[in-house]
Amino acid sequence: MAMLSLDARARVFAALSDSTRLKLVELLAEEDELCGTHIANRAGISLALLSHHWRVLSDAGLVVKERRGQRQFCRLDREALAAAFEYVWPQRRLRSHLAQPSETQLVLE
Amino acid sequence: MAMLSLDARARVFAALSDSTRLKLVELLAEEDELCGTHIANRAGISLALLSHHWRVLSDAGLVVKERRGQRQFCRLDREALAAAFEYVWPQRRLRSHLAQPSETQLVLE
DNA sequence: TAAATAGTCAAGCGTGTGTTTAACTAACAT
DNA sequence: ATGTTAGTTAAACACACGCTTGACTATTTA
Repeated sequence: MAMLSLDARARVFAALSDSTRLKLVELLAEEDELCGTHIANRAGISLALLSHHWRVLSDAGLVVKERRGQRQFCRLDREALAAAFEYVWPQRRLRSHLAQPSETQLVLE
Repeated sequence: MAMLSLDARARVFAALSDSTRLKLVELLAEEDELCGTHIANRAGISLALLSHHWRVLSDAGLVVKERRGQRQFCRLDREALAAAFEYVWPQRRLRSHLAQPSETQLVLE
């Protein structure tokens, strides 16, 4: 798991703090990969606004973009999410010693 | 698990988006319960500033405060955190069907 | 009652952010 | 070359935010 500074963790949450961006992230969380125009249509926003928010998400390390032809495809970086969540969700660490060595298991509630 | 609107989820992440508040939350995540003066000392901020941030965290539903004598004790609401994380961390749902019925298990990576 | 501890509240300052509009670039098709 | 699709960028505006200061309230102690 990547180690993030306090500011970097705050930047991840800041990227999720706007309802428009949060919608984008939740779309990506469901769809695994989407191109820009497709995302903008589903979120109901202009391409200009998408581009702006894409940059914020990208600067936070939450998404990666890849150009293929004239389209750009975007996917969520779930590792970056997990790295930020780690610090504020300590159940994970508290109970992780119960897990088997081959894979990390979490027990929630 | 409580159901949160998109705006309510964004408000939770907005509460975590400032490095000062994130520090407060991370202190509470480790210590389980702390009084205001104690938190302010550990975070290195004034009581006035703590009070301001406390309100933001409280409005987001992330913390609960309880007055005991002249002190006010604060604890993190881990359910509220989990409710917001749920939507952007779909591995949880995707793989939860692998878990045994008695407890929910998460497999990460 | 007076004083100390524990916190709240409102005003003010500077800075940052979300959104729109309009002009610009990149890749492909005809 | 021309046009079309796909996205970027900069300017401008309104609003929100983090922080400080200073005055205020509430609870306990002397």
